Amino acid sequence: MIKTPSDGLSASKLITVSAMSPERTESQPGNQPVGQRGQARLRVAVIDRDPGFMQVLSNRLGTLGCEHRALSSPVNVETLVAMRLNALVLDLAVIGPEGWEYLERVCGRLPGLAVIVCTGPSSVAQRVRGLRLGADAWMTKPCHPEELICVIEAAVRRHRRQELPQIDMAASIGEITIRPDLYQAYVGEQSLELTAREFEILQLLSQSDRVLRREEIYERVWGYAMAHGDRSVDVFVRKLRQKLRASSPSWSYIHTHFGVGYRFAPEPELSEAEQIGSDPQSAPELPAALTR
Amino acid sequence: MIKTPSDGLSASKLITVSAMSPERTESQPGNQPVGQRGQARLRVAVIDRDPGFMQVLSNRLGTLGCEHRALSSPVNVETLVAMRLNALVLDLAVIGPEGWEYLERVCGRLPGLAVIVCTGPSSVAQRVRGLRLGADAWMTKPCHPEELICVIEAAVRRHRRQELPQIDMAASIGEITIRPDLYQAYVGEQSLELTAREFEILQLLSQSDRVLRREEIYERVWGYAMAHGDRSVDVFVRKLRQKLRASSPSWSYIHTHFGVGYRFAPEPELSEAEQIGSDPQSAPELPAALTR
DNA sequence: GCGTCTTGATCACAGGATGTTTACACGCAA
DNA sequence: TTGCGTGTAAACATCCTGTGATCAAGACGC
Repeated sequence: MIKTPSDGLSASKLITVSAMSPERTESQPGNQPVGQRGQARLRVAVIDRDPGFMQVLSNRLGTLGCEHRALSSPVNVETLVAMRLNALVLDLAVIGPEGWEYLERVCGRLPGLAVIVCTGPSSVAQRVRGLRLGADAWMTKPCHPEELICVIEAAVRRHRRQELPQIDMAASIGEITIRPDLYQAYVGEQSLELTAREFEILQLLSQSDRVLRREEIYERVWGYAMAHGDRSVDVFVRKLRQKLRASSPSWSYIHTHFGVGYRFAPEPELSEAEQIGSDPQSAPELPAALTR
Repeated sequence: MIKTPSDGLSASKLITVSAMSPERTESQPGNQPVGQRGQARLRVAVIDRDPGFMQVLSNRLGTLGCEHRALSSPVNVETLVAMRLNALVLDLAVIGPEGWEYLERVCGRLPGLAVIVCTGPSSVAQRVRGLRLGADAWMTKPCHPEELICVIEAAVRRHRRQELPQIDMAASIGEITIRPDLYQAYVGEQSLELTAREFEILQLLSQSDRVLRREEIYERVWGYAMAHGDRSVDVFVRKLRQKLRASSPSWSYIHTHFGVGYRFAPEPELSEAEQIGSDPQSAPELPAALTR
């Protein structure tokens, strides 16, 4: 996939220093399980070349129950995307002259990734630059591994807040019922037959009572930044509407806000017949009036 | 180890801090168009006692368009809540022995608040403790103000998204209600049916208590400088007035300042009948008198 | 291994909504 | 009064979205 030969940064160069994952948790009380909150375990990658440092760090990360990966050279950004990381620790010195550009690309492509630059002595201007490019924190080596871990945790803590609180409870909205446990939505007993991605988008929309911009939807569902001009979200919204209409014809759920994005709100659809017969409360209940 | 950062970090590539500053306020990528994306101005509080430091920091924050507040002693946590802050910079030394407890209370009560501890020399254990208690970053004084600013920005950058409800609060002004979450304004429950751009302009105007020059409006909404002679702002103001008048006829909201720009201020409109019947104090409301 | 089916990504097109530009009328200040 | 800045309206250009179709990649059963 995706690897650009020109980079010379193929995945085959990845070196897994330690894969001591399964141990994890429940050792000492002082050990705060990082990947708690029922979330999946933290996935951390470290790009560095200092063997001693890596060793210590790996041990600590392993103890904390993080899945971690040590890389001795920068990897293709798309490879990073595929790794589905939560955090990245980066020594700019390893990357060389393109370090800044690399940092910018990574942060731009993965806005949800916690990026910690951990590098040797630097100037204020350098640190400022790194942070402006999107890094979440800057640690100066040599540093205590424990402190670095805490910085990682703090950065991830921030990022995680914006993730959806994983609610496994079924929710009924309008005529449909969303079943996160089954990754499916229903109207009564009838399944909407949503694909995985369709369901994720529906779930995201249904949990937000505001307009979501396409970029926001894309980023939260796909996990990385939306390319300019990408129409995927539109296409999925169309499919969703199609299936929703098929199963629940008298309701409309996903509303377009021109120039902004989409908003989820179940509203009874007024067919012509109903309109004629219905009460004259034609400036209806709040949510409907908010459609625009 | 700790190898000197290679060429990637060479001084030639660095943007000097001082050179950065002026650009930031003028235009260019660093400048977030305020009206767009529902971003409101940053609200920052600083608890510290170093007058010089505070002075410099205040200047920078002001230049960046942050609302900021300097506090020389710790304030009640609930007071902090009421301040609706985005970020808090804290010198633990100011608080004294119960600094840790204070930090914990603040972070616990305001998980969406970016907390930066900026204090004198400390041990690893102290920094670890601070970060574990919920701080987002730890800066050691003395530090460069610009770096601190960047750290604040980095911390807020992430927190911000989910904290939208606080920042994007609906606001009622005159008869209209502005709903950033829906990208729309209402009179009662009736939508004004603003387009995205119209809404952004209205929002920008409504957030400013002063006269805004056309160039200013254009730059903050469109995100780049206005071409000489461009009438777009005028046209949009007209459309806004039209829609405002249609939904809220007895108020006037957007006032022209000849030769300057526009100012937003809801004022009850005097119909002819009222004018005739009213007392001759016909240059009544102060704000109207300020029109020029 | 092979073909088939499902899923998701991408494209092109059309229609409509929106934003920009232009022209002219009006009003304010010198 | 003149000159310039502003209000108004409409024509025009552009962008945005809905839609259907196509294509590539993987899953699955044989």
